[in-house]
Amino acid sequence: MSNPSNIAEFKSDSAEGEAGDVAGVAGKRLLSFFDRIERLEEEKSALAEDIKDVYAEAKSAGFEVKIMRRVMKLRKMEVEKRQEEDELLSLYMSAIGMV
Amino acid sequence: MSNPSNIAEFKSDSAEGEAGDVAGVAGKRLLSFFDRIERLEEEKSALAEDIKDVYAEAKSAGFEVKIMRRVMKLRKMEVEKRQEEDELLSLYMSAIGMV
Amino acid sequence: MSNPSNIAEFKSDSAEGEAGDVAGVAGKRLLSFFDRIERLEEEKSALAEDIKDVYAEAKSAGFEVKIMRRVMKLRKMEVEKRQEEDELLSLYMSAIGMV
Amino acid sequence: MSNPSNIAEFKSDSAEGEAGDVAGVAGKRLLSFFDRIERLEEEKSALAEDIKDVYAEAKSAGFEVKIMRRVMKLRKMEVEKRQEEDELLSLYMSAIGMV
DNA sequence: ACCGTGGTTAGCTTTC
DNA sequence: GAAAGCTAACCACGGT
Repeated sequence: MSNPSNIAEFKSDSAEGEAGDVAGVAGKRLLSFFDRIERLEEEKSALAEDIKDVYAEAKSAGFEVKIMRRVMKLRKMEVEKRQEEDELLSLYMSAIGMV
Repeated sequence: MSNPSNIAEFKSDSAEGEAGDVAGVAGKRLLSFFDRIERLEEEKSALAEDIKDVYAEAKSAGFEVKIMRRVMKLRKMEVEKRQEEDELLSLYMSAIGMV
Repeated sequence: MSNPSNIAEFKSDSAEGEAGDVAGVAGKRLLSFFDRIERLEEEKSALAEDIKDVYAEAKSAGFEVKIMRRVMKLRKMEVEKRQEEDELLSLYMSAIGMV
Repeated sequence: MSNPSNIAEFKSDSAEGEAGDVAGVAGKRLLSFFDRIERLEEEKSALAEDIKDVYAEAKSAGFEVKIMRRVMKLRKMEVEKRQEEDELLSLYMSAIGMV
């Protein structure tokens, strides 16, 4: 079985290849989803690699990766906290009719 | 820089802004790393969102997300297995001197 | 026990030793868990040692540990891939009502 | 290729199956190592499972797994610390001739 | 003796 | 709210 994912076999056992074949059409649709997802995940992995590279570069510049990760975590928490606060503020504003 | 940690520079708040200011320069460098990482992580998160969206779209097209995730996982495992096989082969080759 | 944490019991140092003492009973139960875990982890560490020993023995018999580890990894990946395939098949079967 | 690990093929391209065949003997030895390691790793995994089960049991008894893990870590550190101290003591003893 | 790599474990997110 | 899958931190091993 040369197809890397053996998926196609499960979709239809008859009438493959016809235009308008329900299973075939669904299969194409499904494959398209798979390809889109795979593509996106590859990009995501590539970004993860890039991030690792930046940390590596920082490390070779003499910084401590472990601590840098902590800092990034804090930064993120602060951003989220800020967002929370903004949402809370909006809530108050609308509560008192300040649109 | 022989000191394993560049933390010390952050304790110095004097003499900032001068050209050649060691702490300031290191700090700028570090900030630049942080910004790059933050940017990359934002893109990564965006991609994760995109992936979720595709699954949602597939779901509303009548496909089962649970199965789709399994398929994607299997696809990934197949790719990794192949890579591992290639690496092992390379390792053998170099081990027996076939460069 | 509705309190999400059983920590509170340990702050109580009064009335210990009585039959039916809530804190004491929970404490005994907890200690029993700890002991069981500790025992299991010791056995696990012993096995890790054994594995190291086998690699060492293989090395002194002239085999390359690095390659051997790769082989073991590949073996493991193959087993996992097969399991994943089986699970995916089961999922398909139940999805199309073939129980 | 039906052999799950494709290893055998790399060991000898000739004269397989003879008693005293160097490559074949080495191969058998190697396979024996692999089997021993695999066996040990299975046992190790089984123990890891057991540990997980105990934590699950503790959880359903109302204890917090996260905290329990911390406690186990501390316990382990104490054991190791104690061992360190004992070794240091032995060192002192032998240093002052108290065998 | 240190560094880099790989494996293990814990925490987090997301799903059901 | 529990369970699972994913991600990131930690740790230990092997190589240099």
